[in-house]
Amino acid sequence: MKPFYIYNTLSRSVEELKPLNPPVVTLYSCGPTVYLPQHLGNLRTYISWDFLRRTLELNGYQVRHVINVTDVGHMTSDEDEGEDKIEKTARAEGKSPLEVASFYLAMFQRDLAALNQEQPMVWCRATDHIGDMIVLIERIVAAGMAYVTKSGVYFDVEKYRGARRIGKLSRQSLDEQHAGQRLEHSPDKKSPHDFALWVLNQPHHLMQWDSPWGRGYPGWHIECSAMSMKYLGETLDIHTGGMDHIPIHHENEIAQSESATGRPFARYFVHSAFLVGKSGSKISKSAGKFPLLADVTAAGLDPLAFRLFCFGAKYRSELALADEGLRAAQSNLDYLREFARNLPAEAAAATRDSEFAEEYRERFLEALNNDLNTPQALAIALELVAEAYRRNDRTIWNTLMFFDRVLGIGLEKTRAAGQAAAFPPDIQALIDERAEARKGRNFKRADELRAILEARGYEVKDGKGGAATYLRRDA
RNA sequence: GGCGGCGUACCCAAGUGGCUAAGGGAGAGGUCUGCAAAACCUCCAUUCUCCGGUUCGAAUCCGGACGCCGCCUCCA
Repeated sequence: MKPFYIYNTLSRSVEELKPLNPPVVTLYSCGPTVYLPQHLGNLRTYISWDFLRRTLELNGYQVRHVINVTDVGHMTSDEDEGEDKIEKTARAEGKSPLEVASFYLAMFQRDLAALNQEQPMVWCRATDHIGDMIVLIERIVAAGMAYVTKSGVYFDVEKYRGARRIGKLSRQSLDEQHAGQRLEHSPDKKSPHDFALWVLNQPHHLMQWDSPWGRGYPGWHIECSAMSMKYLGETLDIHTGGMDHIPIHHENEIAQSESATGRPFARYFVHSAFLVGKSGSKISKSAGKFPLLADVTAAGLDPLAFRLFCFGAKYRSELALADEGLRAAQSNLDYLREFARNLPAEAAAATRDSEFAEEYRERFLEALNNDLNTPQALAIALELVAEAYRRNDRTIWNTLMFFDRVLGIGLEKTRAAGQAAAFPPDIQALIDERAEARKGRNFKRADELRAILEARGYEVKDGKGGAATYLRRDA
């Protein structure tokens, strides 16, 4: 097995991955809050984790991937008070919080499917794991790292600071954080840094559960600790999330998890950079208007063009969303598909590729194993195809299939669709008429028919001696 | 106030001490073609925001300036 290197926020350096129990790798991805559609920035993050997972699988690892969904607990204002964002949407749309969450979760999952994301082993929702969270909070309380007040159960950051280190990830000392400077915090908290494990006495909150401390609901961070440990064990290999989770969410997850178990929580923390707008500013839900996958398809682009667009930049670099960039990705997609469609049967059936392809295969894997350098990997894939055209030797299909295990653009499907070219009768009639016209050198009519076919979503390509191919665009 | 990141051609984007600064898109020219498309070939940054420094050698390291952005409240 070749070494796989990944940037670990814990050490701030690229490290070789050494899973706890190889060949299994446990991977937990911090999921989104489902009260609005997930924008392209959110989707980029999950596609990055899909690249990570597929690369690990390409290396022979068995990945146990869990993605959670936050369907309770986010405040609009203070960390402990105020209205839950899901509840806010629920009130606005006249639905129950669970209906809102289910609706946007389904939309999120549809988007990921359209982007050819592999299904995680487990999708877990916070509201299905309240019991697990309560058990974990009890362990933290028993460890003496939390205290109970009338407004909730809080994690005692000061006490934890004495025992271990906080600021492992953000490299910020507590004094530097100025927590509570911009917002009021609960007077019950011993320190503004303390965060809620369980919130009590918020009668207006719609989602409430019974607990040993009274009726209430869980704090935000506890769900990830509880669910990741439940499905992946007390120490997981890789924990992923957006950059924005480094200073608060993941810091707190580590603190509460390690307080409960006394063991390291995650061996590798991997964080992704943002998709940004044209001014370089972050695309975020709270900013009001934000681009969706539906906008990409409405612009006539394939969802997989967005996937390739993301593949074209490193997960740790900000990526600027630009129309020209998306169109470039669509061109790459068309280029690869075109090759797959027109692949001669004998080239597809070959069990061994031509020798020159071998070097590309190695370079591709090497690029990915170097902290997921997807843009380099993409360049290598495109170069291989160009090289095949140049040599007029297309026996590279096995290598392309190898690439597609991470690229995830479904080239096999494209090729199969190219083989089975059965057209609807009306389309076939137009094709036949066009063949006749060309045969009779009636090019004016032939061009008209080409325009009609193209308008119906077919691609028309003429070859020598009256040959022509017709393809559905979306195949 | 603190912490962090970024600035590579018209656009997106690799490269982080040493072969000619990846790759794609756009653009220009060409081959092929009834035309168009696709594909292929050629061209397209003596230079990496700017100014100093270290070094035999820097886009890459150090210092400074300018510009853009993120986080410290929920956010991928």
